[in-house]
Amino acid sequence: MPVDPHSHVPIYEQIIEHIHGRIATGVYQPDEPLPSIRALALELLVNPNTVQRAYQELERQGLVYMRKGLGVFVASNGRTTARSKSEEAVRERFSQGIDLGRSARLAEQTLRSLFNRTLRERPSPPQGHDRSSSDKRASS
Amino acid sequence: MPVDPHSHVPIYEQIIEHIHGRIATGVYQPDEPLPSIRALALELLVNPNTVQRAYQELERQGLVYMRKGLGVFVASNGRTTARSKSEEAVRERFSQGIDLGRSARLAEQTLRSLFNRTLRERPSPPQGHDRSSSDKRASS
DNA sequence: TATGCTGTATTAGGTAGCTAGTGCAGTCAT
DNA sequence: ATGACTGCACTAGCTACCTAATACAGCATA
Repeated sequence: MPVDPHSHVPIYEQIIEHIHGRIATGVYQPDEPLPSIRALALELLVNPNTVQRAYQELERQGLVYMRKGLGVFVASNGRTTARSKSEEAVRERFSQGIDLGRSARLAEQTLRSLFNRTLRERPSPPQGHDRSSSDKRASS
Repeated sequence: MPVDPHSHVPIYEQIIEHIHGRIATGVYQPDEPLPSIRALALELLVNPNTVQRAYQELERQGLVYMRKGLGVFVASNGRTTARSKSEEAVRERFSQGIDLGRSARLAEQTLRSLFNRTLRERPSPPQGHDRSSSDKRASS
């Protein structure tokens, strides 16, 4: 898992995003154990508390659950809620963009055009199928 | 001009957004003087440096120009560049949203649908015509 | 029951960013 | 030239936030 300690976005948020994506796309399956706090901390060369903070936020969002002495696991409906959270986040960005456009009195047409152009410039990559094409465990 | 000192978004950014909007929508006309740093600072009950920081950023963006001893004025092509900056900002948000959707493997169709729904929920308000319908000077 | 794993809690250090205080410098009118 | 306005520059304090250090508590297995 790639983490940039010099990024302006905090490490714990980078971890959240990464795990969130893995759950949303089915790389991590329900009730499957995630890397332990210490293990991941060791891999990323950060303090365990930083990893814990990420996991706690993911637990608060209902994507994982933590059991003392046992580990961290993907919630049974983790994938569903992860996708739902993603949609929510997407809509939030779209809303911000639209509001910005509104306050500059950009026409409806202009907004649609800007969106379509942006969408066109960011083609979706060729899709593998779930985790079968990915690594089997927390490797990278 | 409304400014919330308790907001998580910095005061100087709130000022930037506000002025930016006024220029983009033509409320402030080219070469028209903006409120002086001290005057605006007095009105908003903040330190002059905070206002200055906002104005400096606006100058860097090419929306205004500052003349020592004279004041701050709207750049001649201010409205154009303001609208262009707005479009850029809008596209930035759209990009973020799209990227988020991509990383969750949301379908193209889903993205479009989310956008359209969001657009529908945020109707553009009935439009007045430029500044004639607004206040004539920096009043609020 | 002892060892080694797991998550949890509390505290403290460090840093980046925002805001404020104060003084300098240019322009114009009287 | 003096006063009153303008923008500019430097410094310092403060606050919020992230990260780290360290110690505590539960679970499983030999």
